[in-house]
Amino acid sequence: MAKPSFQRRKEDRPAEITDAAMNAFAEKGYAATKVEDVAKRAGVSKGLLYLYFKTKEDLFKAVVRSFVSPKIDALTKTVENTELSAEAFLRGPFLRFAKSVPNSPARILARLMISEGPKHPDLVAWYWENVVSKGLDALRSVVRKGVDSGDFRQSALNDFPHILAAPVVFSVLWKILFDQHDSLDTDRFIEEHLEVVLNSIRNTKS
Amino acid sequence: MAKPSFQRRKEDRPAEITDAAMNAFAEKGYAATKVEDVAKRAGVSKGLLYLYFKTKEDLFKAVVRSFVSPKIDALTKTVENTELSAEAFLRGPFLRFAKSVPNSPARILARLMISEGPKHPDLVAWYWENVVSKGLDALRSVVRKGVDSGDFRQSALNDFPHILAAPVVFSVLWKILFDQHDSLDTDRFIEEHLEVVLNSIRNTKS
DNA sequence: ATAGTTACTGACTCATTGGTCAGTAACGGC
DNA sequence: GCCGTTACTGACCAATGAGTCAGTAACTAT
Repeated sequence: MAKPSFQRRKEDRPAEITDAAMNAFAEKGYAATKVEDVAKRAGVSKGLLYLYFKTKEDLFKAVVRSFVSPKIDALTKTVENTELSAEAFLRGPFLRFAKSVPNSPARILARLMISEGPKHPDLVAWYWENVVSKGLDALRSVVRKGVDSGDFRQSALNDFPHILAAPVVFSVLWKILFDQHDSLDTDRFIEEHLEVVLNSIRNTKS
Repeated sequence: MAKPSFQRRKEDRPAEITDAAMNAFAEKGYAATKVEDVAKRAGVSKGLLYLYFKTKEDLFKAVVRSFVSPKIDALTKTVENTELSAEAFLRGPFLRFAKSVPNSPARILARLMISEGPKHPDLVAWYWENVVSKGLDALRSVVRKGVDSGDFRQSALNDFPHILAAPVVFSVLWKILFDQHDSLDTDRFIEEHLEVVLNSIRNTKS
């Protein structure tokens, strides 16, 4: 008669737990977060958590993967299917995405990767393969498209598409550390940086 | 007759300990570093360490301050005393400094600040006041000088001198996380980025 | 020498927390 | 309803590591 004190929900647990962990890590960082806190947030006992994740480290990796995976597909699809010119693509979808990063939970992830990454080389390797190198390839192909069409001239962007990502990374770090001291308008910052870059590589002849 | 098993060296201890701590933190990060390890590296007992630093957190703050403080003076002096034009300054002293950061222990410091910063607001505040805001001011004044002399046109750099720092920050993070997967020529990267920026803001008229 | 001062030691305490496991109760099938 | 299965609980264990302190030995002054 008494209402059940818990339900069995095998399917949903992992996601609930990784969500809870994401929030906990966001507030305290990895090391300072207690597994029991994560369990409490997820409305679950510590024991159950350990049924789904072998160790705390395992949980950490699951958090990163579960958060990032969905984004990857979306990203790569947009790049492949676009009909836009290189410049239009950079000003449109790319810029939108870039501006969203510093205000999204992605910045928590960045902090986690930086602080914990060096301790988990396999996680970094996975992240590299599935996120960073793909993103870089996408940027590279956009730049090449611009060059091929004659809109862009040959430039440093060919070797260093990273340049386009630099202000995003910078914004993320700024938000993490210095935002309360000197709030940076990251949207404008990223826009202006793109403007500077385009201004520099745009082909002026013909 | 037996040689002393230790010497009393009140003066040198703090520096020896912060140095040892810097190395230890570099290898393992803050949380994973044991105070006893730091003591061992410094050739000192744990007890002595606690005579000089009240807590582990205290030690951490001392490490950051002792490392950063010397650099600040050097930096600000160079900016104030320079006779160079804005562009020459950026291509010379600034570029040299920017390129040195990703390969220096400063990148360890960056990692520490990012992972531990949010837990130590007073340290971040100090860092902001003594390092970041000063550096930013310096950049701003260089840009203004260029505009005043007619070399640069009015541009985003006026509002966002941060743009000049973005590739440095990016390089530091890259070195920390992805260098083994895809080594980035940070020297060239930072150079090319500066080139792009200059190319975009240089005044072409007259 | 010797006594006094204090820089220094390292064994100890104790709070914290990752991980375990014996037991409990929700659910499905009959 | 009852029984078997298994998702789930939470008290417990063991390790770890920050911080303490009573004692020791290096230096100093006389």
